[in-house]
Amino acid sequence: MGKKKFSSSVEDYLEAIYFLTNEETSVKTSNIASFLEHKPPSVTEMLEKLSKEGLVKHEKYGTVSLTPQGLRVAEEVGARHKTLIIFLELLGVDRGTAEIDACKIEHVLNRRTMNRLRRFVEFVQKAPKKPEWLEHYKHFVKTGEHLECKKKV
Amino acid sequence: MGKKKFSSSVEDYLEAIYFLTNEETSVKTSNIASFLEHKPPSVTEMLEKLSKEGLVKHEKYGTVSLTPQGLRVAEEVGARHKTLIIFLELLGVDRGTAEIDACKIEHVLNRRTMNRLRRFVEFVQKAPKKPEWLEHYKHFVKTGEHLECKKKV
DNA sequence: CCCCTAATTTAGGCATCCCTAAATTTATAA
DNA sequence: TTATAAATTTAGGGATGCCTAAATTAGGGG
Repeated sequence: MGKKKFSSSVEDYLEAIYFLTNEETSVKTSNIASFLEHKPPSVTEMLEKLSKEGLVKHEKYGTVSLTPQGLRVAEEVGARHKTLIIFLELLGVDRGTAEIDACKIEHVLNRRTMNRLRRFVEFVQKAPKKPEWLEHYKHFVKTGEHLECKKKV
Repeated sequence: MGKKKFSSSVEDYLEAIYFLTNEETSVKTSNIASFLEHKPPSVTEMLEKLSKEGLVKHEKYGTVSLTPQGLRVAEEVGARHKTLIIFLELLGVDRGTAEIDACKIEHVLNRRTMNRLRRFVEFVQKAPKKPEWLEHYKHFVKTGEHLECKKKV
């Protein structure tokens, strides 16, 4: 019942295969290797492990695909990733840095924490009008000043 | 000039020693082991490594202390930790979960990202009056509703 | 002072996950 | 069709960081 816990590395591989499936006509060892910036033998090794765990289908010298299980995990990780990216960008982190950091923390954050972040993103996105305080925050980041101080300094 | 990059594990040990220094009269292998929930031999091993790197002073069968270098690192990690705790709690993550997650991500977040989080915390803490939107956010977390919708639904 | 216990260290192992070099298989092109 | 190039896998290793079991050391009680 409880979801199985996978290593960061396993989640990275599944996420990569998921991504590549929607990009390339076929997913092969070499694609994954260059996407993850690993060497092909490392990929082969991991694919064997993922196969044994039933997360991936892979026949020797052939192509790679996700099993329904693997797909489920990949989609979940991908969703966490997306949420984190948006969240960090809301806070003013640039796209590149957000990408890097999202990749690192998407594997380790507690589900409850992820839920709060998701909520925060929704809170901003679903606001009836663009929230003022976000502008104030960005101003504060730049200047260290609070805008709503309309009195003296 | 550029700060050396330490592993999560190294940072954890330094942080633990720093914490224990301010709690216990003397810091020993066993303290660190129970604090980090590791076994003593693992601690001994790591202490030797930290000694070689000049981050810790440790004589066999004796007590442990941070070198100035080690102290610098520990304080920096501790500061990140504190920021993260406050940040996560602002978002409505409970203390316990915040602790767990802070420990995981304090080692990996980019400095630029940490700066934004720090700014965010300051933005809330230094606000002239307690920000309304934070209340709205908490309400939104509970109910999924935006409070400022004073019109129809 | 000596023994005994508790703390610490040493010795040896294991899991994860990455690598290089070499062997093998597949695919291409003449 | 066959030689050659490219991709993949196999074989063997290394770093990190944790573990258990056994040896060693330190410190307290008799």
